[in-house]
Amino acid sequence: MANQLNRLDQIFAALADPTRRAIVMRLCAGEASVGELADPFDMALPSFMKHIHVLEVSGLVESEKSGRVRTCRLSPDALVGAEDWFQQQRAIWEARLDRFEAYVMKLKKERAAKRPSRTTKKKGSE
Amino acid sequence: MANQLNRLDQIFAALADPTRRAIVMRLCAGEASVGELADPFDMALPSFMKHIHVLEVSGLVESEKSGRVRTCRLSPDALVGAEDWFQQQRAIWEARLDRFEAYVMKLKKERAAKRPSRTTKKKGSE
DNA sequence: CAATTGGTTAGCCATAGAGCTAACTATAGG
DNA sequence: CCTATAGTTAGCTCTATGGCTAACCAATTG
Repeated sequence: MANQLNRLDQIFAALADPTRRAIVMRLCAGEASVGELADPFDMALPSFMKHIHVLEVSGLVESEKSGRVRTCRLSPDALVGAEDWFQQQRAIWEARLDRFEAYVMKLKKERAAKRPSRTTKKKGSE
Repeated sequence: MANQLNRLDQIFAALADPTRRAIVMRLCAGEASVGELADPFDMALPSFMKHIHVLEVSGLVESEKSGRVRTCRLSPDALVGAEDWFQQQRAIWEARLDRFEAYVMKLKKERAAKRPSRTTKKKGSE
């Protein structure tokens, strides 16, 4: 219950760990078995498997077992989902910058029009 | 010592929490005081301040205090840095897809050239 | 079939994370 | 000067996370 966190939570949490980021980077270059993935890391296998599991739960990675080897691959949808979040924020941010710039422009024009000889009206916000 | 984690670790960890993501989203729309930021959240102030602190340490947010009010603003560099990570991964991923596509093309051509009348050689990897 | 290889399960431990209350500091306003 | 406002510090809980070992399948391979 109440444990159904947002998918973004899990994606970002997954990517917050350098080991897991390295795994994702590795998988960007193509699928690999658990053993191959684990090899570069100085870590006991069960610990490593936990990372794989976190990545799977987050939706970043999927895997399937054939014989006794489990092959992992990247599931790019989740990555793209997270990337989208950034782009949305950037869009909002840039819109704000535009508005701000427009505001500054307006101020400049007003300043050019009225000579600053009398008490200027107090500015509202921002 | 050894506690000098990668900046990406901290950025992703910061963004893994819905409260903090909401703060970042709010700040995309313009700077705000701690009180204003905290208002929508049903959380004690000290708890909330911890989130602000995490965001500051990650470099996503910066703040300054004037009088008794602390004003927070987004520091977009960190956001962009994280976004870059995604774009790099996507670039690698897409390069791989291209290579894979090229490989498939090559296979097709070879298949078209040699007639499959005799035992086809076993494929190596990928 | 026996031994190896490749993963998996179970369970332990230490630390970090997210929340709380209570008490404190420091400005702003009356 | 007194009080209310806006943060801040200190210190406590509880859970989640990241690591380990030991023991355990289940496919290969000799």
